[in-house]
Amino acid sequence: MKAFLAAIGSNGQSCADCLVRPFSICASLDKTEMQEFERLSRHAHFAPCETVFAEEEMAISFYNLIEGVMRLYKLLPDGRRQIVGFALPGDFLGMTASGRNAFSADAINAVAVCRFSKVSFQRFAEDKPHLLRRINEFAIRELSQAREHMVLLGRRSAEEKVATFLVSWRDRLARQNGASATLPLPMSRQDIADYLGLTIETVSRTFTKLERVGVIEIISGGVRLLDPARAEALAAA
Amino acid sequence: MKAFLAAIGSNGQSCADCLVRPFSICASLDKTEMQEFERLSRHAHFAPCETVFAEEEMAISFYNLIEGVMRLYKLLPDGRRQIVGFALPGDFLGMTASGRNAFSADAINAVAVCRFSKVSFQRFAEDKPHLLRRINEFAIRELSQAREHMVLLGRRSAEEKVATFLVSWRDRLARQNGASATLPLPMSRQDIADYLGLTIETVSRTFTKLERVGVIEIISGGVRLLDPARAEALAAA
DNA sequence: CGCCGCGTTTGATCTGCGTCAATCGTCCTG
DNA sequence: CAGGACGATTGACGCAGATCAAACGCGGCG
Repeated sequence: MKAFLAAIGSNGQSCADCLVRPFSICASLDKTEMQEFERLSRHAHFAPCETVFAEEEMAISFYNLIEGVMRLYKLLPDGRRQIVGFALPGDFLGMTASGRNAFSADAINAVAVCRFSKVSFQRFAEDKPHLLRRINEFAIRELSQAREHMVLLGRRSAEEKVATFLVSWRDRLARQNGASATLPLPMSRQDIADYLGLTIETVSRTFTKLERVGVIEIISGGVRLLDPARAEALAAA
Repeated sequence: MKAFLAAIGSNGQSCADCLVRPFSICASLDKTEMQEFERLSRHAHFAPCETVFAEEEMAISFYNLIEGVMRLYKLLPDGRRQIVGFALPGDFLGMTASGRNAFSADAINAVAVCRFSKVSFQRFAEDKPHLLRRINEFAIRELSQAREHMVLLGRRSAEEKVATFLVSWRDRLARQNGASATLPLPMSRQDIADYLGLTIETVSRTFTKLERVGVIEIISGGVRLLDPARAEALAAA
């Protein structure tokens, strides 16, 4: 299962053999642009639970996630946490309106990123409308996900939340690895709870319930989707 | 109060005397671009509760809201509604990742918009990186609002939700009209409930409670913020 | 191998908010 | 001015999910 997730992404030294390129903003660059772009980037690695950047700190870099999974979250002053998304290989991080990060990001498992200084990135992107448009597309896609998630947080029951999470997580993984009934869940139950606006106990109980009715099987490090149709039905209604 | 809200925006015929221009994407255009741009746009008006566009229908236009307030929402198949935002004059609508609208939008009060066909808009924007960047900024600002709202929906109590809503609604209006303790609330209690992930009864009770403790006074068509500091405290914690 | 630590599961109980229902207030209209 | 329509408020009650607490299971390590 670990090997399965690790297979997404690339440890290749150069952009030329980067496995996530077709999913990343880099797909909009031609060969010579790519070579120039490559010189602006530095690879960085993060161990599980290490923080890549924190909310409110000055955002001086952009990141392309190339390997691993990250949690993106905001904290309330009293410690309540809302995870606003999980980042997968190909995702582009670091866009802000204010110059400061709008959320914190840390590694869930071993993570590798391409990091770019914002100033050099912006100089590079300045006269490349195709790159700007691609970045814009990414922002709009994230917006649409964010709004979908608002519906989930505001209007769905615990069971619907969990089912929706499993189905859309499967779909996201499928886009990179192809479909599979076996879903790795590298994040903890607490992470899932904070993503869905629930408590860890409710998430755990709901998993158990879904298992009891034969929709999923809980396995080490993830779940197996035994009855995807049922899961989708629970997610939709 | 109605006159107050109506004062935002402009019925001017031409972009030259458009009051919302500094708040809109148009602020990035110079005079000659503005003139060319003007020829692409058509004004349109909508009565209260009229639908401007609906989720899932093909999105063939962009809109600049120039007057009035709109509710932006998504529906679940069974009719549950989540309002994902309220649009104010200056807001730019119609960006989609898929070609179909990600949400529905209708007028809350009398609304005026500038409408652009996407094809002509895109042709116009093609070689104008400053406009693309401005649009990108708008998308990123909305993303940041969306994430803030996720925290509210997932992790805040009813009282915190209502207080946060009042404070941030005040701040948004203040950006255009200057600060005021008197808050027009053109949307219904049901709209507020669907925005905050609550029921209409809970919203009503919470308003009453906030009035009883002297934080607000409920007036026709809105509220008066008697104790902004208390309200902010309730919103933050 | 046995002990420990930590994430997860399960159980018992509580409560904030939803649900259902009645009443109120304001505006509109005949 | 009476009657009705509609949105907002208030009250009584129930429940989904939170809280509190205990037990489980598995991997790491002495």
